[in-house]
Amino acid sequence: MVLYLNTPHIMAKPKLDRKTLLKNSLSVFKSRGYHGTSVNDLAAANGLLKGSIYHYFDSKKSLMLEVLIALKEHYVAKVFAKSYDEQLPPYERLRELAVRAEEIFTFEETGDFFVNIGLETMNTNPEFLAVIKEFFRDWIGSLQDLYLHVLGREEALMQAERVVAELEGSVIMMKLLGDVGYLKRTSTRVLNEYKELEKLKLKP
Amino acid sequence: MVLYLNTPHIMAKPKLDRKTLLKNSLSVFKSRGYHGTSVNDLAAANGLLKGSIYHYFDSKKSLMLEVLIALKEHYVAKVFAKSYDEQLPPYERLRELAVRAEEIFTFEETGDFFVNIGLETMNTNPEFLAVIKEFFRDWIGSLQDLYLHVLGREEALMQAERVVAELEGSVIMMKLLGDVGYLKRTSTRVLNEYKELEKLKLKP
DNA sequence: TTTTATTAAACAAACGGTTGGTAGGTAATA
DNA sequence: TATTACCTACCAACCGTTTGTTTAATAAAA
Repeated sequence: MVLYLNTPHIMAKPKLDRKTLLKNSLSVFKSRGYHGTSVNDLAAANGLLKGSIYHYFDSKKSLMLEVLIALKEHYVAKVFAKSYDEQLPPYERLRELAVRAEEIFTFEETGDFFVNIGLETMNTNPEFLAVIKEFFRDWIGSLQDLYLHVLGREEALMQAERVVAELEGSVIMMKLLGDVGYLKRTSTRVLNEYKELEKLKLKP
Repeated sequence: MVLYLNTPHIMAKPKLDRKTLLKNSLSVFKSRGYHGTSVNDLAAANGLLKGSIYHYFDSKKSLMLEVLIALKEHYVAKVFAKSYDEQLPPYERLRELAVRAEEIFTFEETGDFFVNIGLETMNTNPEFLAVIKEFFRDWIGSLQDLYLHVLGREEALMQAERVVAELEGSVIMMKLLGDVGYLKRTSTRVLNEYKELEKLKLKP
């Protein structure tokens, strides 16, 4: 026999939709990392008790995997897609991408999530790395597409890789040193360099 | 009766000196992160049992702190010091710094340790952040000193910050994507840019 | 009635940390 | 030289807690 004393909210509440479940879990993983987050933390962030998490997910591991996949897909659809928007000239697409990147990194604090989790778990949970790699490959790919307007294939790839590395480096320094200037400077520099490449292309 | 207060010369010979103790612990923290490492792991890496660790350190936390401090001091003394070596011309100092950085990042895999641990623990263990910040401030400071030969004070600082951010970004991308090209390209670019700045300084 | 959502409770394993005790050494003294 | 006092290094065993996970019960919704 089980007694439910002092438990007024035992009734089955309307189902929590997966999206908010993942969103709440993401914010915990963001601030505590993977190993630093307990299933208890995840449940609490969703107003549940530990056991209830297993109604929705097989394991902590699979929950994290789903968070990573959802987040990556969100970026592909909502951010990286801008690169292929034929309505805008290439430079404007890059500018919009840069604006979104700044928002993401400074407010959502989510841009370094992939780096963070990747570094923390690459030796202990290599299954996360595949999604993380896809995220960066997609990001680099979308940038390469923009640089193809002003550079050859190989150079465009290298430039795209360089920009992603610089942005990530800036964000990390920004977070660790508490200096907000890094990212702004990097993104304006990237934009200026693109303008220069456009000029060079017109008058070689 | 004889008192043995500060008389380290009569100590029984330790099987493990603190240096190797810290070194072995570092390699565990490097591959498993902070939260992912247990005191058991640390003991095992030193051929000890868990309890024995507490003969040397107060806690897992203080062990990590000592690892961070020792590593930072090693860099200050053995790497960053190159910046101030008046025997060499500035460009050569930067080149030596770059060579060392490449070794550190690719072989010792230790250059991203500060980033790694910083990101993982900044919300849960803010006491580590102070040492990590010092590491980067020292690194940036040593680079700024080199850039002061070709740039003004403010610009030299910004350039130094940028180079560190770029290197860290490159290393992280290198690790996550398994591409070894990133770092090499970044360091040669940094060196070339320095050469350009030197030319600009001579003929303005 | 069946299904779904949630819970409390229990689980073994692992966690960080503590303790008592032993082995083996040094150094002063007898 | 032998004895004694004292020290370090280390381990085994244990502490209380927390981990991720499972299960049986329960209540609301369909």
